[in-house]
Amino acid sequence: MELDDRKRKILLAIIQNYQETGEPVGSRTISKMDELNYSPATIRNEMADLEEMGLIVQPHTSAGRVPTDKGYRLYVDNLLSNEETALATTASQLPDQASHMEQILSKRMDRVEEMLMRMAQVLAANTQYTTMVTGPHYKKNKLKFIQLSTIGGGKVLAVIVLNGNIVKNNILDIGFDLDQETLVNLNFTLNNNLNGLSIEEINLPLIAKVKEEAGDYADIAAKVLDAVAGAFEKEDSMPVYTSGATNMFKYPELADNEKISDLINVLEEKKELGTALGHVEPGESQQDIQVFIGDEVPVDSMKDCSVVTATYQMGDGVQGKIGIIGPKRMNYQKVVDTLKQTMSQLDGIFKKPEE
Amino acid sequence: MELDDRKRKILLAIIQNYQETGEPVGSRTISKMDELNYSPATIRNEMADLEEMGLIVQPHTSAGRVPTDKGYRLYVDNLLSNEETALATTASQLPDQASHMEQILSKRMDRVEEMLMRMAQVLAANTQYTTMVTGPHYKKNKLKFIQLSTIGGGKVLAVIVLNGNIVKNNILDIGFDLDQETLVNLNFTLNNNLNGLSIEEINLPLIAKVKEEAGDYADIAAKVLDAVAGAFEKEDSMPVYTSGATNMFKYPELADNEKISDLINVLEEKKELGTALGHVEPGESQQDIQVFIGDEVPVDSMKDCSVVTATYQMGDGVQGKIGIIGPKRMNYQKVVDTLKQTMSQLDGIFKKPEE
DNA sequence: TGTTAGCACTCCTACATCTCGAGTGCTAAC
DNA sequence: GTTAGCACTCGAGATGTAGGAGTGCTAACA
Repeated sequence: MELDDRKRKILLAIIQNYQETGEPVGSRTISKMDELNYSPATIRNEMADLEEMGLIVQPHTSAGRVPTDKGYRLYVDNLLSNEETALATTASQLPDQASHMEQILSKRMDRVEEMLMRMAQVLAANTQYTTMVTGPHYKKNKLKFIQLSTIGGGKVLAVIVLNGNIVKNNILDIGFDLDQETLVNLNFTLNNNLNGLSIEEINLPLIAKVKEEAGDYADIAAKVLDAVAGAFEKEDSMPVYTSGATNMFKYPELADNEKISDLINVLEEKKELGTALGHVEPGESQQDIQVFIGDEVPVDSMKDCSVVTATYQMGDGVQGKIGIIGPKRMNYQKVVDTLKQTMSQLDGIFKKPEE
Repeated sequence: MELDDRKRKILLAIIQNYQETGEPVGSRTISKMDELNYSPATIRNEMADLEEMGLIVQPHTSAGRVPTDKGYRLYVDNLLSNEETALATTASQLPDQASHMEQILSKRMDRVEEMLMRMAQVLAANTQYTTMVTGPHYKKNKLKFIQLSTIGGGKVLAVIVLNGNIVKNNILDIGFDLDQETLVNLNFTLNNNLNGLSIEEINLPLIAKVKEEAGDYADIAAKVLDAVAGAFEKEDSMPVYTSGATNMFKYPELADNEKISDLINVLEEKKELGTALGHVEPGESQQDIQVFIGDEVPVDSMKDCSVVTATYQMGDGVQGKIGIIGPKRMNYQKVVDTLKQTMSQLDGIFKKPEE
């Protein structure tokens, strides 16, 4: 069977109406719309066809119709393919939100984490869905710089800076206070040997060499190297920020106690979220927006949800993901537009002053 | 009316039974217990008295009895006053949990935050309630040490260390790369003037002096001072870690959609939690355990809950709070014991190697 | 005087029954 | 191809009923 123009319009009408009400939509409702001025009977015939095609279903006999995953997929694919319309609506529909986001982002807080957290919050407030933002994540990061300082009490502060100006602190307990000269020497030795290297390049021979050069302070060098390894490792396990978890409660189809408990659990754990949704595909570029509908979502407890993700980039190859999690009947149009807008704003901010 | 021994026993029995079942407990249930081998009628008489005293209520006629806030308060006060019994039961009741916590804590992770997060998780898992841990918090903290390093790209890394080895990083964009000598001079000037001072002590005359000594680099010094102010401020707004939010769903009296949504919202926001529960009273010492029951909880959405908090101390006056949030019928005995245990373990860990 | 058995009473819960309305599919007419 | 009409289905909500748990009260008992 072919999906002619009228059927497509009816499908769209069903999707939009269901989006707003959350109730199955019947033939009468559609027949009352201006663009589809046919009798309910006619609509019913078309709806029977759409059901046969697997695009809509009725939850039970004598109920209205609800879009299936397949129906949403068709709608979303269509949505993503003609961008012009999308962007046109954006400008007129979301001006206040846009400016609000602009404000948040333009502050350019020194701490990226904080900015991402705020971004998650603003997105959640704007869309009324749940949001997830993974921290910036380096593929094959390199050591930029090490700085040791003594801070008294037999302790040394090791500041480790990775490319992209990711800074990690470590306090090492060495049992005695180093004098300035030794400190300078150690700093030199470490930086001279290690700067610019990735974790794989710091191998056993190199470690031996560093230790040898450190002389009496070989064990301190060893501790620093441990800290370096820890810094890389920590950077590998990217943080995940979430916001708007309670927005889930707004959608009755998700607000079932057991379901929502599982959902919030996943949000709280964050790990699974990060690995399942935060993974950036090799070929993926910015502005690439991915939509997962229902069963397509790679997280078990979200099989009743849809997730829209976008990849952001911060120059230097640092990148992360933003995800918006909502009911399957989410406003894909708005979510996609909002994400696109956010991406381009982020882009503007990161690109300009960063390089 | 006087609360004689038998009445006290009956109240205790009601509290314990209600704790386990969550259902109002009737006279027959109590009469079947070994220690209270009276007929249901007798128990009923006593229960009527207890109700008159405001210690228990029946949700509706012909229902069993449920403890009131006042009843719990009596029980809890009694619980906290005779500690010996409490500690005796601890040892026998919670051996596995104790050792698990011991493991977590004894690892002594370098990053305190991470340890606190883990602690929240373990406590939530052990108690089956929701937990909240505020990050360590300084009253009147002092600047210990500043370290500037150039990291290329016209940027400077300013590492600011506060007492208690709290480390804050700031990347300052100064537009050009400093040479080593200037860097050393700047570091000297800053540390020489500022170390050991609290935020209030860094006043305008001092700032002027620092800027003057910095000479051509006065604006860099100004940026560093801003960063220092930021570090103190950030330290003032303590972080809050939560865990086990979904444990709430286990208790039907809380699992109502609207209530639980509000609850989770507060947990997500964290700010209110921190200010309301995380505030440490001046005279408060470690091992001080506070119990808030129902309306006593200073957070609106938790009026159906009870919260037990404990203050931990990390030497040097750094301190924070641990809170356990559960239904009013929570197992106070277990929660208080677990907290006491955790406190003393934390104590052992922080005290020994820290000073 | 304290304890207990007995009994009438209350009220919640669960279950079955019923009605109503929304929506359908089908058929026949336009 | 479209529409009106009609019988049918099903869920949601209202109503009614039975059962059970628990109570308070009274009177009898030790």
